[in-house]
Amino acid sequence: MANTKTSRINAPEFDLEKTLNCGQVFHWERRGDGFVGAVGEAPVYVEQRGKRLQFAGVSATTIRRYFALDHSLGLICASFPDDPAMNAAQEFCRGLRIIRQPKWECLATFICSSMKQVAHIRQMSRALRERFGTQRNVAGRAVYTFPTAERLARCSEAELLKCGLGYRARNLLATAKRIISGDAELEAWSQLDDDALRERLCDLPGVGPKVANCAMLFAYERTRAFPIDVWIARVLRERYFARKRRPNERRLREFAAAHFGEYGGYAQQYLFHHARMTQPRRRAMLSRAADRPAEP
DNA sequence: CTCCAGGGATGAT
DNA sequence: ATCATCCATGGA
Repeated sequence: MANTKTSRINAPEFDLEKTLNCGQVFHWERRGDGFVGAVGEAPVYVEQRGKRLQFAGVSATTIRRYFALDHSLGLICASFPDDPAMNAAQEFCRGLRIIRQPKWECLATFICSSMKQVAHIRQMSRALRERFGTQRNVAGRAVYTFPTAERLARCSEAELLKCGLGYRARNLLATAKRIISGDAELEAWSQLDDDALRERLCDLPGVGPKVANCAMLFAYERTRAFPIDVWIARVLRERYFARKRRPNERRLREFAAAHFGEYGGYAQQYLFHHARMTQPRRRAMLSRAADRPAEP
């Protein structure tokens, strides 16, 4: 009967549901009033009760670290630019924290994220965990850890394809092999500065600027890292550029770095989550294609 | 059915 | 250097 002991800690300025469902981590699942998932190798049940967190499976220290309860959201939000889009997102995302994820599982998950909706990334993550991870139990529920690079490197591409990875299977496998060869030392790279770290990450198969920035933000505590996906690109173009400007990718990157600053990663995640959660429905948006210039 | 998704690698301008 | 195309899969 391991992992049944329940503990409680204070967690002010924290929103567990937004933190777990904002698209930074993909494996936590609702169980009753809380969520079950894994923090590294440990199975965890966690539930928010007002300003307190009730949990089982790991120590309070681990919970505080994983959920970044030491981050000062007051300081972070005070650093945001004062503009309508940012203010709305900040209000909507109150209590959302950028968590500290294990490096390999974060990088591997975002290698799988390319051209995939959040719902499907969750599905791929679950498939990889259930097939190749280790089953553990907490609060009467089975939880699967994310498979190590060693384990995935032993998989065939066909096995990964069965997890629904598509063309991402080859990249994930190749990166896993780079890691077990000792050629890519994810932990040691913590010592590098932002630019050097990004360069190393982008050298891995299936990792470009966007995925590298996600790993940097969600696993390396690089709060300046500003991942630009289709949602954020849309928000930036619609809310920060004049209609006809059509900034290219480089222009967007430069603007984001200059405008959002030290905690740009937090700003980005707030803008991302707010945009996704307030998007009316798919139909309303598609009609926007009507304002395309008319053919002669 | 069609459209698109937390992009990246590759080859053509 | 920038731009276009293809990649595999499934949710909406």
